[in-house]
Amino acid sequence: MTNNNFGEDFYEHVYRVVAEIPEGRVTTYGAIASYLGIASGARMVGYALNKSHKAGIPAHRVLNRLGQLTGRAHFPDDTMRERLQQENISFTEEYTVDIEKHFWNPNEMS
DNA sequence: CCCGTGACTGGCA
DNA sequence: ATGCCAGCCACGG
Repeated sequence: MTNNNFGEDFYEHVYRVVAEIPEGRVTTYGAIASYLGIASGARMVGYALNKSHKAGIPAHRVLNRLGQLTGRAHFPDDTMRERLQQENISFTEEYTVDIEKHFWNPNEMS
């Protein structure tokens, strides 16, 4: 166990939120952290996703606040970029998507 | 137990 | 506008 108030539940919550991101939409580490009540826990979200490789969630839809695919190194080859392009998400740079255009806020969860 | 590391971020130079 | 820096906090060595 850890000395925080979240423990393993925190990761579960992260996975649940990520699983709700609609196709063709993206969100950020910070947005998820904020939604879970930990404004400064963006890094923890990233850490959770790193450990989520077998959770079967669309982790490729989580980017940093600038829309950069900072987690691409954790996917095989260009899997992260390829999946996003397959969802018709537009890029402004080779590894940067139009975050403004596709941003999905966790609070909009249906 | 201390220290470095990181899928981050906001603020300041 | 661009870039650097200091907080951030769980984890592993």
